[in-house]
This record gives sequence, C-alpha cells and structure tokens, in this order.
Amino acid sequence: MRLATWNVNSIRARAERVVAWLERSDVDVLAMQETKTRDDAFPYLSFEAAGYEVAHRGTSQWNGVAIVSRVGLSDVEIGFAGQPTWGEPAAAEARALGATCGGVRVWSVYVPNGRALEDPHYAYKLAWLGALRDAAAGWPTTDPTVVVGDWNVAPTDDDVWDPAYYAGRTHTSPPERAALAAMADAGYTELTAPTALTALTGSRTSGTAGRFTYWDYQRLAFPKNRGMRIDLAFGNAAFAQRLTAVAIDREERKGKGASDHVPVVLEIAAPAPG
DNA sequence: ATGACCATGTCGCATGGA
Repeated sequence: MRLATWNVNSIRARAERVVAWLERSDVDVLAMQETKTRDDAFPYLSFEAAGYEVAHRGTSQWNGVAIVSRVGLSDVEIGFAGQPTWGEPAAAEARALGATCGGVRVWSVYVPNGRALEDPHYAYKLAWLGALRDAAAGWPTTDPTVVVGDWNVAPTDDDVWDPAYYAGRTHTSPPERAALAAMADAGYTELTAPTALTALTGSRTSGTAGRFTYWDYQRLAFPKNRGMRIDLAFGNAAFAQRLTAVAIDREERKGKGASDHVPVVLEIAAPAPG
C-alpha cells in the first residue's frame, strides 16, 4: 500500500493536478493539508471519479485537512481529544483529521505556523503539538497508526537551507524541536528522515534527490534549492515495522501551478499473516 | 532549465503562509 502526505495549498486551485499525480504515482491513500476551502466547496467529484473516497474538514478559507483513499475509508474523526482552540470565539481549527484506510489508522495534521516567536500563535503551536503528543500516547498500540502532515518544524539544522536565516524565527527553535521530538515519548518515531529515503519502483517519484519538502514561492527559492524539510510522518511500532520505502516527489514542485510543498510517499507491506 | 509569490475573500486590498 502506498500512502502519501501533501500540503496542497488550496485544493480548488489544484484538484486536477493532485488527481493526476495520484493516478500516475499509484498512491492509495493521500492525506492533504491546507485545502483552504469549506466542506461544501471541496472538489469531491474529481476524486470520486478517480476511485477515491473523501473525508474533508474545512470551515473557511484557512487551514483545511483531508484524507482520500481507494482502499477504504472509515471511522472518520474530526480533530483529536484535547486539541487546543484558536480565535474568537475560541474553536478547534480544521487542522487534524483521522480515518482508517486499508487497516491503517491515518491522521492528517496541519500544525499551526507560529508566525513569530513572540506571537500568541507560537504558544498556540507549542500547545497544539503537546496536545497531539498526549492524544497519540493514548491511541491503541495494536493498530498500525501514522501521523502525517505539515508539521511546520524542521527537525534539525540540516533540514533548512540556511540555519542562520531561521535564527530568531519560527520552525527551528529549540521548543518547537523539543515538541516534535516528544512524539517519541508517545511511541511515534519519525519515518521520513533523509537516511530512510529510498527509490520507489514503478513510480516517477525519486527517492534520494534531496531532503526538502517545501520551497518558498519567492526569490527563486526552488531553483536555488532554498527549502525546508517540514512535511513528515510519525508512525507507531505496528506501522513502522511494515514500512518498505519512503520518498519525496521533488518533481511536483516544478512547473506552473505547483504547490509550494511536494508529496512525501510511504510504502508499507501487507500485514504479516496471523 | 525548475525561474524572479500565491491563494483566499470580495473587487483592490487585507490576511495568511514560512
């Protein structure tokens, strides 16, 4: 089974491109972030025509998360227990969606950006990551479970094009990295580290061409390879033991109409008999 | 070449992204 995560930066602007990529890449389950649409405007038909069931949560032009699957989609959960709120009136944002697909519990997460170290949004980001860790600690260890998405944190200095550029900004600060690393306390390890990248057979997806998953639209960031690695997958042991390949599809950043993020693909083997 | 922001709502500029 092939499972992927992709911050699509508006699904209405990119539905045809995403569906074409799904079909070309032989991906069974795709978790999306930043769909930037309300539920009633999601392009369901484009995905259904390609054989994918859709779960989506979006309440405005901000945020929005989805899971599409052609291997079954059930037990959809909007948000996780204890998910922090934001805004006035305070409400849980459309940043987390869970579903069971092909026997795997999948969570699509869009971690708050943080905006600036002194901004209230930064405290919200840390609280959000802490609450996600706490929720994940309570999920059944017997179910293969993977939490994928845009984490808005680069795990190490090697995961940004210039660590000095990010000093004093969000995405690389020690508290953010600590919050990310704390997922391990809940039994979830990062599966998308550069050392884990491989090639995927039968796919255009290249495995080892680079580690970044995001490049800014501005200042020729992509041609200059000024990117970050912030789109990650964390899996529990039951999921991790079935992992056979991980790849970043850098090709998807090219051309007109690209998202500023690219898909990250994970391949897992069928469960062991018994 | 992979190329000099993009997408949203609501109309012309504000907001968010990172």
